Amino acid sequence: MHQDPEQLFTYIRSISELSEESVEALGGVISPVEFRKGDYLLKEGEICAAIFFITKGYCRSVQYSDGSEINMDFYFENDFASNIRSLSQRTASGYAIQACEALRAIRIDRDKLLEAYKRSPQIEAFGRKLLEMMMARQEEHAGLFKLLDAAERYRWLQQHQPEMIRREPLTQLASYLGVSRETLSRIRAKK
Amino acid sequence: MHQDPEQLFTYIRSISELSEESVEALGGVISPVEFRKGDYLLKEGEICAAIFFITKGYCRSVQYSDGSEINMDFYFENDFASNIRSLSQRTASGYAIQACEALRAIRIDRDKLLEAYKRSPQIEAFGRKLLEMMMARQEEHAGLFKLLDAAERYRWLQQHQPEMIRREPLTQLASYLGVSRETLSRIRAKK
DNA sequence: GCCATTTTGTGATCTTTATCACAGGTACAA
DNA sequence: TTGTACCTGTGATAAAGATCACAAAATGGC
Repeated sequence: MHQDPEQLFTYIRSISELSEESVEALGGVISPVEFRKGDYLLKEGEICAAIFFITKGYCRSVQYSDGSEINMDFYFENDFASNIRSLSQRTASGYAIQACEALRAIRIDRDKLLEAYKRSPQIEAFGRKLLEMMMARQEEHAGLFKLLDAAERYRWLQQHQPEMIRREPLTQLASYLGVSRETLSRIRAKK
Repeated sequence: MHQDPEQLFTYIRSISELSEESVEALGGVISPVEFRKGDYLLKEGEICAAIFFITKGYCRSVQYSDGSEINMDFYFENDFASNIRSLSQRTASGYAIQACEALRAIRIDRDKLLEAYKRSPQIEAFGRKLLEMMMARQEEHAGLFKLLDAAERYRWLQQHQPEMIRREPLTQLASYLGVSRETLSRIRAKK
């Protein structure tokens, strides 16, 4: 028996109520999945049909723009990765989600989740909570570029996402912070 | 009788199901409100307790950062304005929401909405849909600064939010686009 | 360990954008 | 109409960051 679903249930219990019946109902919605480094959880242009709860390893959302690739976000253990826009509006995704290392995750199927909402108010509440959390994360993020310069953004990351700095090579971080790798290297050099 | 609530119901019907009972239930959740130019729908540091559906006029979310103010977003007729992060986590808002002109809106009370969720699955579905829409809006937005330079962001705005360019003075737009007003003026000048 | 490959550091130069300064414009009130 | 306040345009200069080029360091197979 796979232990990863239990990690998801534990996590959900930490943010909302979850009875045994709801766990039962969620069982039909989720499935453990594995990816190798470089594999895609979601490809650019696909319609996103699931939310992934990362249990081991990490991945990135990445957008390809005239030749070069730009990292939009990173998702680590206990994060939820998805393209909510594509998921809810059933439109093609503008970016891909790709494993940066060997990755284990719990796949939460969109259609089955919508079904489960009808059967369990607790699952419904979790779904809303999930959206709120993803929204909050992005709302926090959104302001960074307008408010801070390159060095300040890096310092913000040090304080708020040290995990990212520890695990991600400089070149990838630079693309995430919206600066060239040379500039980030120089920011790091001084103090 | 105030006609603005009907504008909200019409809007909700355009994105999800809404029975007469649900309209009834929503009645207890919402209230029409008015603001004068410059009034605050939400002040910096307050805990956000409502979502505002704009029926007439427009407002902005604005963050104050060492002396100067920076426009985070603008909300026009049929937009929903709120700080979801503050609303759901009951934390102090990092920004204010302020009327740019005389404003009419429907105030959707957070606590009453949470109550209504329990009574009506349709309202619950609307709540989720609402979050999804706000999320999608922000997800689209978030990439702009990483992907585009100043001139490209302005052109993006021309295509996707012409309303904003028509109604908002250059100085305000510049702060929204994350450039100085001089730079935006020069972008406008050429072509 | 050793080589090939990838990643990071650093200087020189170029581009974009900010900042400063000031001049026209526009709106609105007395 | 005549201010007064605010908004916009434009030049000059400064600063931040990109780009190019290459060297040093780290990493991963074998």
